[in-house]
Amino acid sequence: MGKPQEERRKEIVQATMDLTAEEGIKRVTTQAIADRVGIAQPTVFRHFKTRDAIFAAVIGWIAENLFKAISSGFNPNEPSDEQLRKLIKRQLTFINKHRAIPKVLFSDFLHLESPKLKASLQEVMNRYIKRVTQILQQGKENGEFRNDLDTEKTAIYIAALIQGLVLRWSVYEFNFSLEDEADSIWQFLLPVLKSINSQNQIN
Amino acid sequence: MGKPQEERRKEIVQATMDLTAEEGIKRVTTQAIADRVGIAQPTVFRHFKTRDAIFAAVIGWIAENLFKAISSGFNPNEPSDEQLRKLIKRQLTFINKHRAIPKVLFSDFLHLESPKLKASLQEVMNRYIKRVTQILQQGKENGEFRNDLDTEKTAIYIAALIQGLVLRWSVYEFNFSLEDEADSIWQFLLPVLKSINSQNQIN
DNA sequence: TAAGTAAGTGATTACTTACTCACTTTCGAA
DNA sequence: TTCGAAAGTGAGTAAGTAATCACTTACTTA
Repeated sequence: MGKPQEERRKEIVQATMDLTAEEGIKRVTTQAIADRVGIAQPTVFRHFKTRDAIFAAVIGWIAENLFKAISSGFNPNEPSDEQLRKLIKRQLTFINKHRAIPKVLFSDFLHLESPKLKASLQEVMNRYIKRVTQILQQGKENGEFRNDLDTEKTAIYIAALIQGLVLRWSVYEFNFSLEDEADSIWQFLLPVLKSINSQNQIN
Repeated sequence: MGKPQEERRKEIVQATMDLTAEEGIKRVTTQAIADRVGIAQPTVFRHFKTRDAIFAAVIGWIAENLFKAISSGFNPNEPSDEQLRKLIKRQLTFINKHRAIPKVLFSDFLHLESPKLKASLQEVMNRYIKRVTQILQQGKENGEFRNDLDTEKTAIYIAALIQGLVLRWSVYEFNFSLEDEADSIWQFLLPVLKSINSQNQIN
């Protein structure tokens, strides 16, 4: 007999991610997955009911490991700005290692194909925003950040900035290191978080 | 006989955009397009050699009209910050009206399927960045913006922020008005562009 | 008004691909 | 050692879909 359920499932998920990174979702057929794992195509369906279920597992994997990555080495006693800087750095480092992420994120597949997947993506985003908002809030209370900071809006824009950069990374064939952008992003964000003069509005 | 070439092509492009907005790219079959236009499926191929060619035309339409939108009412004598503010506002207003844009932008279709389309997307992005960089440069020389502003990086991040927000808009089923975000984005960006104290770096 | 041409079509093809099924192999526990 | 169940498979099905083709219709113009 072959390998036990759990092991095979992981292999299939991993193979799917690898193929997605290389080829883009559309070309990841169940046949291709089977070939990569080294099993027959129908065997894939012993472990996942449908093709969509495989991608649901992929998204699950990404979500789980993304949060693991951005939470690793979290120290609540550190200054908020350091917490946030590290979070961004870790997130970019993680995504930089997994090109499947933008391919999955930017796929028409997710963008209507299956409402369940969409819902779970929304959940991941919500959770991320909440996390960043917390840090911002804490920093605001600390006095580290501007006291007129709109924490949630800011969190949303930080997330958007990163996601947009990931899109760019993908569109430009991964021709720059995401990880290396962390510092410049941080420089970009500093005035948003810390500037003292509450701003020459509109004018 | 039917309608003349040009008119039909426009109808097909329009129908494709409408369907894409409603259904996502994958479900936009040549049959669906034909039905929407009110012609037979093979007739579509009288006007476009392949299905990809239709989407190429869609991207062309988007690019053309996006630049028309962001350039409309451009006045070189206006202050740079006003120019940039209006550009962002107009861009968001335009995208807000065309839900097909995120569906096309965030499609695995583009993300490997056809290198030509990818190249043309890169070109649109380059052109956009160049435009924003110019405005930032001008504002920097004017003394309106920080004199230590990295204009190109900033332009890239502004573009990323907007694209990321468009992704969010799409993932959340268009449940907020993009256009209404323009002002808060501008508030978010102001400290980046104008802050005087050249920043409490890293610390 | 006749001819040439562009637009339009029904029928079909060629192909891809998720998924099923009946059957076999292998493992682990009793 | 036996036996039940889980993992595995070859062969096939069903459904969808881009693209082709031979043919028709109708508009334009000489």
